[in-house]
Amino acid sequence: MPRVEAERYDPQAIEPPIAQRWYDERTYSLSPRPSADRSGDDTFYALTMFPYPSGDLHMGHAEIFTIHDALVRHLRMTGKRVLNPIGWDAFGLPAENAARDRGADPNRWTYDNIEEQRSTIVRLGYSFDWDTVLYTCDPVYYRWTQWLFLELLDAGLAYRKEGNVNWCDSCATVLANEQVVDGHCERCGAEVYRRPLTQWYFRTTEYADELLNGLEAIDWPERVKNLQRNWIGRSEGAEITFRTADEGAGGDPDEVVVYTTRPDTIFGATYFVFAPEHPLVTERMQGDADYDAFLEQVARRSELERVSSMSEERGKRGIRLNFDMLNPFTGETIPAYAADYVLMDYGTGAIMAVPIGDQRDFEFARQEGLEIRPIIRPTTDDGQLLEALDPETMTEAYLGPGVMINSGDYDGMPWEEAKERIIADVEAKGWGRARVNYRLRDWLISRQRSWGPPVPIVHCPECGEVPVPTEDLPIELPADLDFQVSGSPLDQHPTFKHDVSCPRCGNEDATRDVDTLDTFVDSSWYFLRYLSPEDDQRAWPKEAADAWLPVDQYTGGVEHAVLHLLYSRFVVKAMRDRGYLSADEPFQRLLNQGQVIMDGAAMSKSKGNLVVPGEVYEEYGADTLRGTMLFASAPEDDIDWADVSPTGMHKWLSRVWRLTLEHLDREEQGRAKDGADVDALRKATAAAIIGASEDLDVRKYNTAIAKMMTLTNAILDATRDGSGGPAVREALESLLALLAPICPFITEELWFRLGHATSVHEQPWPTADATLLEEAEVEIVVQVNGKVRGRITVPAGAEQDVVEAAARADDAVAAHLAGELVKTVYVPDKLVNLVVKG
RNA sequence: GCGGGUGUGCCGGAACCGGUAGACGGAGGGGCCUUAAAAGCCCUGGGACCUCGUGUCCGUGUGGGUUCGAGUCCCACCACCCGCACCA
Repeated sequence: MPRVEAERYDPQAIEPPIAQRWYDERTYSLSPRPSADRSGDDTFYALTMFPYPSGDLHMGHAEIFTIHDALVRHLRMTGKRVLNPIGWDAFGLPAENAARDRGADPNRWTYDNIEEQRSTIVRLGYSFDWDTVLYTCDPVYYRWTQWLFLELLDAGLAYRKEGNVNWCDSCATVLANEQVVDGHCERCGAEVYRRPLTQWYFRTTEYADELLNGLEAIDWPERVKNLQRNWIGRSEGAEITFRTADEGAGGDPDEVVVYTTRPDTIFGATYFVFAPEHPLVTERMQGDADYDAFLEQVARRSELERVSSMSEERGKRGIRLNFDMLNPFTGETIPAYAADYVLMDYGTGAIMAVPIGDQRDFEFARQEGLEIRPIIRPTTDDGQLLEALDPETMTEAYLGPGVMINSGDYDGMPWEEAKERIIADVEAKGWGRARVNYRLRDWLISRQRSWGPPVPIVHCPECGEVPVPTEDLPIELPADLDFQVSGSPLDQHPTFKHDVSCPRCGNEDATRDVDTLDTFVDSSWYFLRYLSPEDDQRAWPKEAADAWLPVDQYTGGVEHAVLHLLYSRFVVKAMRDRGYLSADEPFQRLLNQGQVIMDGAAMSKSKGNLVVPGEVYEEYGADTLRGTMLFASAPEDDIDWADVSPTGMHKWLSRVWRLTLEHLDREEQGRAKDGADVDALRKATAAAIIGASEDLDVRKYNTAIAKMMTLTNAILDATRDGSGGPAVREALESLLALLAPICPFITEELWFRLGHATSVHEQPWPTADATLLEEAEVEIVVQVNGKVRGRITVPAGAEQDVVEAAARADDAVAAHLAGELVKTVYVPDKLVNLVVKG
C-alpha cells in the first residue's frame, strides 16, 4: 500500500513527541551562555514580553509567540546566534486575589499556572531557551529588584514624599499616573480618586528630556513614539515671579512663581489663580470656613469630574482669596483666587490668568465677572490685520496669531517676537527665567499589596528611612501571609514588620516598610537578568550587557506603550549613568503585534466568543495554528478569528505531507524520473526561495507563505502525471526549509523522512540561482493612450523599434491606432504605450 | 481641539521605485472520482452592457490635480479606529 494511503497527515501523532524532545534536550539553549560570550558579532537578542501567569495561554499569547518564534527560527537558519529567553512576570494582584477569595496559596497558584503555560508553549513549538527561565516572584530574582531600588535610592533617583496620589479602592492600593486611564484603574476599571499619602517614587522626570529625544534613535512604530511624546508632554515657556500686594508673615511681600507657555500675554493677566491646596493659600486662609468647605468639596470631587470640564454639575470651581497679587509688568493689583482647574502638581501650582488667551481662564472670568482685557489684535498667519477682539461679545478665548496691543513697549510686535522679548526682559529684571516643563510625573512605585517585592527600607525613629544593606537582601516575603485580613497582609503579619532593628543604629523600635514594589518595577529590568538568571553575585554582568544590549527585536502588545516601555527606558538610562551598562536604550526595534479578536470584538469568556489555543491545536495541530496566524495578515494587524479559517492552512499542510510521501514512494520504487515540466519546477523553486526569503527578511509572513503555496502548486503540477525525480526532491526540500520557521513540526518530521540525519532547523537558509528566473521571451503589455489593448511576446531585452513594430502588427492594438502616433513610451521587458492624437 | 493611523472583490489580504488591479487563501457555484459520504482533484470566481469577443465601458472611501500612464504622488474632503487633553 502506498504511504499516502497508509498514513494521513496527523499532527496529533507527530507534534507532541518532537515538542517533548526539544524541551527535554534543551535543543534551543544558547551555548556558550550569553554571560560568557563577549562578542557581539552575529548575535541577536530576540525578546518577547514575558507572560503574566493568570491562567493558560490565550490566543493573544499564541499570536505574539508565533510571530516571535518565526523570526527567531529564521534568524538561526541564516546563521545568527540568537538569545531567545522566556520567563514569567509572576508577581501581581490576581495571585493575591485568588488567595483572598479562594484561600489559595499565591505561590502555589502562580507556579501551577506557569506550569500550564509552559507546557502549552512547549506544545506549540516555541523555541525558547529553557536555561534562562526567570520568575519575578522568585527571591533569586527579586533580591535584585530590591537591589535596583537601593541603587536608584543611592543615586537620588528614588525618594519618598507625601502627595495627592491615585487610589483604587477595588485594588486597595495606590497607582502610578500611567495606570490611570480616563480616571479609571487600568487593571480593574474601578474609578480612581485622589488621597494624600506618603509614597515612594522613582525620579523619571530627571530623564524627561532624554526619554523624549531618545525616541529619535530607535526603530519603533510611530504610534508608540507619539504616545510617549504625548505622555512626556514637553512645553516651552517661562517662570515668572509674582508678589503679593500686601506683606506676608515675614514682613515682606510673599513671592509666588508661575509657569506659563504664553509670557507674551502677561499684560492680559487680570487675575491670579492658585491650586486649592497651594501652601501659601493654606497658610493665609487658615481658619476660613468657606475655604475649608471648598477644599473638602475639591477633595471629594473625583478625578473624572475634574476632567469633565464643561459639566454643569461640577459646581463652582473656585473661591476668592483674602489677598491680591501684583502683575509685575503692569504694576496693577489683581485679585487672587483658588480654583480646582489649577493643579498642584503641574508647573508651580499657580498661574497668571489671561482670560483673553486661555479658554479656562476665559470661562472662569465670565463666571466671576472678571476683566477680559484684549492684548492681542488677531491677524492672519501671514500678518494681515483682522478685526479687533471685543470682550463683550466673545464666546471663547482667542488662541490664534496676532500683534500685541495694550502691552506697553511691546505694542505692535507679532506675538512670537513679543514672547521672546518678554522672556529676555523677565530674565534681565530678575523676575524669572525661560523654562521647559513636562507633563510627565515621577513614577509612584510603592503598592499596598503583598504579592510583590517588599520595599527594602527600615523606618527608624532615630535615623528615619534606612536602606537595608545589600548583603541582607533579599527581604523575603513571609510564607505564612494571611490574605483574609482587611488591609495589607504584609502590614498585619505577626513578625514581618516589627522583627527588625535599625541597620544603622540598632534601634529596636524600627519597623520594616510594609509596601511592595509595583510589578512594573519587576519587569523594568528583566531583559537584563536574562543574561545570567542564576547569578548570585550581581544582577547582571556588565560585559554581557554591553555585548547583548540593546535588545535587537522586542515583540509585544501596544498596551504597554507608556507603562513598561517607558519605565524600562528610564531604568536603562539610570543604570547606564551608574556604570552598570553602556546602552542608551533597552529595545532598539519594537513590533506591536495585532490583537486576536472575534467578530469584531475582544474575546472573553463572558461574551462566549472565546477561542483558546488548546482547542485549535487539538483539532488541527500547532503548525496549522501558527500558519493560520501568520497567513491571516501582517503581524501588526488585528486578526479576526471569525474571518480566518484554519482549514485552508490544514489543507495546504496535508498537501505538502502527501506530496512528500508520494515522492518517497517513487524513489523507493525506482521510478523517480523528472517529467517534462522539470524546468518550470526548477524555476518555481528558485522563485519561491528568492521571494520568500525577501519577505521573511522584512517579516511579511503572509506573502512568504503565499509564495510557498505557489511552489507547492508547482510541485503538484510537475508530479501530476506520476513523474518526479531529483528536481522534485530539490523543490520539496527547499519548501520544507522555507516553511520550517513557520511550521516547525511537519517540516522536521518530513525532513527526517527524506533521509536527513540532522534537523531541518539546523540547515542553512536555502539560496537559489537568480539567473534561473531569467526568461528568453517576455510578454509585453501594449497600451494605447494608457489603456491595455493587447499583449505580445518578444525576446527578452528587445529594442524599442522591434517591440513597437510587433505591437502595431497586433490586430486588437491596430484597431485603436486610428489617430496620428505622437509618442511611444517603452519600459523594457514590461510595457509599451502608444500615444495617439484624436 | 491636538497628534497618529486605516479605507482595494462576498471575506482575509496581494500589488517593488508611478507601468497588466485583485497574487495566495477562505466562503460560494459547477464538475470528476465514489454505491454514497469524507478526502482528493479540476473549472469558475469585481460590476455592467452587448454584437457573446482575443469585445466595450466602469471599478482601489469622495472630489480635483500632476502624468503617456495613478491603488501608489500632490491638494481638499468624508468615514472609521487609536492616543492625548482643565497641562497653564
